[in-house]
Amino acid sequence: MLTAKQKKLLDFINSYFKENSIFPTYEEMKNALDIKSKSSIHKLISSIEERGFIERIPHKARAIQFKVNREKKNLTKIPFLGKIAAGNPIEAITSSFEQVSVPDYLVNSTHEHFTLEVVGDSMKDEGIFNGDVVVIKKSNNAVTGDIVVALIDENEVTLKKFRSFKNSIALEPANINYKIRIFGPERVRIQGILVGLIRKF
Amino acid sequence: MLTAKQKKLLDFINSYFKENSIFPTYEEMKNALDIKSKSSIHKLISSIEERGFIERIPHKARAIQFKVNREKKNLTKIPFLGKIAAGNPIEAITSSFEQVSVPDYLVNSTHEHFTLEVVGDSMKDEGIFNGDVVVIKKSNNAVTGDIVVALIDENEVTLKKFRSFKNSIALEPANINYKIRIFGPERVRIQGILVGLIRKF
DNA sequence: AAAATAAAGAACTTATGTAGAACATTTATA
DNA sequence: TATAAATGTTCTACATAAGTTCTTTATTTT
Repeated sequence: MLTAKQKKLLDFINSYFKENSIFPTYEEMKNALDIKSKSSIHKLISSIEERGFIERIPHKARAIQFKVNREKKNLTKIPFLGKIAAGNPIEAITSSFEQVSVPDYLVNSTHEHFTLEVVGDSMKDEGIFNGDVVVIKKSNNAVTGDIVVALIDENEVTLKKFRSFKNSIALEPANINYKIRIFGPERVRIQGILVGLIRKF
Repeated sequence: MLTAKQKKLLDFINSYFKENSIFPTYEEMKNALDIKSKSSIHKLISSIEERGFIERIPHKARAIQFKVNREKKNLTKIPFLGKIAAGNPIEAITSSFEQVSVPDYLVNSTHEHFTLEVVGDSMKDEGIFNGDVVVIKKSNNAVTGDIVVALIDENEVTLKKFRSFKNSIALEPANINYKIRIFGPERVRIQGILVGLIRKF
């Protein structure tokens, strides 16, 4: 995205700002990069601005600013639907007013998503721990290997690894202390597929 | 965004306000910055206002106000510093322009943060897997039990559980297949503490 | 070697900071 | 309420700092 020189200058601006809490003048940048002319800096700055990394107020001194919102938002708010615990039916997966921000690279604009807080350690060998927030993509079907939110007998919701057989569905925990459970297909309704996880330490 | 003088004045206003809970008069600012004329202060104040850092009520005494950015973002961008793998020194923890969005509830506005991609499974029993992105709060010290980014002998960076003894530091993996390593305090430099984790499935 | 690009240098324009005095407005108080 | 004191504003003037533009010179690329 940037040339070597541009990158070098941007790095300098960054470290200068970190140190001084103000932005450098062209003269200072010129000296820092060992360039002989302010006009060269001017050109570099212009191209960095053109590429959207900084903004300037023309003609003003030290009036550079890092650009924050480059096009994308990088953030999505999706509903938080509560806790998911083996044995507890979840409140119907519908609308909720509690929203959670998740980085947009965890979700997919073509699907609906929601989040749940994990209760219990039945998936710990997959690195899914009690208290983690999982990001779920809404879906009614899954393929073997997916980790899914499944509704069993219309009243129990659980997060498990999905395995599909001819006439049955297996929901596998990732913890030696829990048993694999096998159901007839009519007893299991897939609610969504795990696509992300957020943990706060 | 501000010039040196403007910054100096703004800093003074800030500290004055912290101490006195009211804003200074032009006369006080003039003396504080060792300037001879109120009109100079007036100009400085005007430019600071122009750049959006403060607001004034014209003609009123001490009627300065800090302008707040009221827009809540729920999201923070922090630098992504690359991969962290046992045995590989990380590129110096400095400026980087690769940024990652993380939900703001994972970070703390009073500290600097960065992210790393985890390589390897040495922390798998803590639910930290290969490929996970960890959010690290910059810090030079840790307490026993923290999961830290540690720099060993100035060249190897690793993510491990920190344990401090009288004359040594233990870095504990969370995986039976890896050994606890013990170092003299001078060999280990803490770079940050794990505060969050993001995983994409 | 020609063309394209980057850098340098000089000249120029605008911004910033300073000062002092006069003036206007607000606030305190006699 | 009238007046004084405090505070903020405007003006002029000047010096310096900073940013911009243009032309020339070097360097790199084709």
